[in-house]
Amino acid sequence: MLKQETIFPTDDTQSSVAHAATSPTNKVKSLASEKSSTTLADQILVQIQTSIIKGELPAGSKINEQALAEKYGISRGPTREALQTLERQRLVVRAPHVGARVAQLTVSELNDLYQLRSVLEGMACELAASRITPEQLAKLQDLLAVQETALANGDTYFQEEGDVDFHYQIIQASGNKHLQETLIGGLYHLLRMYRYQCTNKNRPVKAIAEHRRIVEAIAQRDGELASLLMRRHIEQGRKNTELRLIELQANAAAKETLANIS
Amino acid sequence: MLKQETIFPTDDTQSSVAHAATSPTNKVKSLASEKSSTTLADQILVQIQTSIIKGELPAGSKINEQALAEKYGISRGPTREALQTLERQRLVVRAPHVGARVAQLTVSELNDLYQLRSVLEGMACELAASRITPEQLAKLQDLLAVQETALANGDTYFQEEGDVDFHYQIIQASGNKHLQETLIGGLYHLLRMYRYQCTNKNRPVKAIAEHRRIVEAIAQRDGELASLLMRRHIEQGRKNTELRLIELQANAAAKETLANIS
DNA sequence: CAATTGGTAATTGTCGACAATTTTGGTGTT
DNA sequence: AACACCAAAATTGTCGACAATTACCAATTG
Repeated sequence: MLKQETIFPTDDTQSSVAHAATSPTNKVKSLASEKSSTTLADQILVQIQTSIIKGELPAGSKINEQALAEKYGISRGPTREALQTLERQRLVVRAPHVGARVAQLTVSELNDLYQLRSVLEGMACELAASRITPEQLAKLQDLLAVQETALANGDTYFQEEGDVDFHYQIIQASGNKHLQETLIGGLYHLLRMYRYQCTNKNRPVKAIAEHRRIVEAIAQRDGELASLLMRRHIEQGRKNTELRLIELQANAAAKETLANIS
Repeated sequence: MLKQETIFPTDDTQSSVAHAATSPTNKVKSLASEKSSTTLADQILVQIQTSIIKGELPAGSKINEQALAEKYGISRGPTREALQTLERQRLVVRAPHVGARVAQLTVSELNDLYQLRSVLEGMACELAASRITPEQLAKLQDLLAVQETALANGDTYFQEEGDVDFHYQIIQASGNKHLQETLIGGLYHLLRMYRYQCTNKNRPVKAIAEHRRIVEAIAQRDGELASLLMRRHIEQGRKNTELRLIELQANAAAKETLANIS
């Protein structure tokens, strides 16, 4: 049976990411938009997404259409469509007559991805600094405040989603539709996958301080500074993720050779 | 000058220079594979692509799945998949339970698109300047030479495809997989649509001179300069296309009101 | 023993039919 | 004439079955 399991309590990002922005103006979507039954493909898309991001479907593993369809109690049609959407989101790689695999996490791809992201979010900051509306800015500052108090209380639960939201809102504030689509529809899911599986728990402390400086720069309409700070911020994240990924893969390799010996 | 022998495909770094002779059906291929399309969806994808780019399917018009399927003598399954791929390429916009429309060309979207493209291709230039291989550089210079002689002979026929190839090769030389996928798999088709329908015939003369300077900068490993020149080059193209688009839409609006009167 | 070959099983691609939803067109009311 | 409402038609979403292609594995051969 198909159940609507909400992993995160208030997940605006998930739903808004799934079908991008039909809103005429670039206004951030309100929470709790319960357009529950749109299409089967969209529904299971979100579930497969989280399965991949969390590693329940391991990176590099093969995906069987029939098995997936049966798991969610639907037919292969919607499943195939979801897989194609996942391909657009870089979470899945498909080959004709061969099938789909979960994207493989490699160091070189990680660097490519972050390099691209850095440039794009730098651009987003520059645009946001000149175009952000008072409402958007207020919302951004609100989010920052919430995160800071949460951090002060030692509550790290919302950190991951919170960070996504932060970047998400700035991207929205950029007002460039194609930039938004490229980042949110294309790159962001893979990014979340890397970060989920290579997360570093004590990074948020510094990250939020960096967030604050970025917001301040945007509030002062200093796009150049905001862009610089953002690129630096992302570079920090890259380094962090890269280290964790390397050690992750070292572990996997060790386990591999161990298995070969026995 | 370093001359390179063959224009024909020797490795998988694309090669659609020479055979753009007669009005071709398959032009831009998917990124990594160059083998014949083994799936129906892939085959009609290319055909629908060119139909859209050429305006045979008018911008903004509704697309009927059944009609499309019948037109190509296949069923709706592969048709739907092709449409989804076209959505990824920004040539089509789909809404659940409503259907697909050909992307609408608007001035603001054009500017968004070119702004994004400018940043991305600037990045490609910077990377290419430091990573391009001697073979790739030779190939690029060859292409430039071919275009220059063609231009000298007053042969403007290859210009459009030639320009695409030029940018394509630089993007390839960047070596960043995600950048390549974003530009070629995501943005470039829509770009071609704009340019096809808003083309300006005497632009190529200057464009090729700009190409030359960009190649020289890359050859000298001056990424910063190459990036600057590329961004300027693209800005020129944007202005040009914007003007043509505005006048195109003015015509359309005039025709509209005329129809309303009668 | 490695590599190849052949056949079989598993998986993906395609189709036609049916169900769910939206769009259309007409009817009546204000 | 404008608006709301309802039934019919058209269109999209979903399903199960079949065809085409690839993956697997055993037997064979050098």
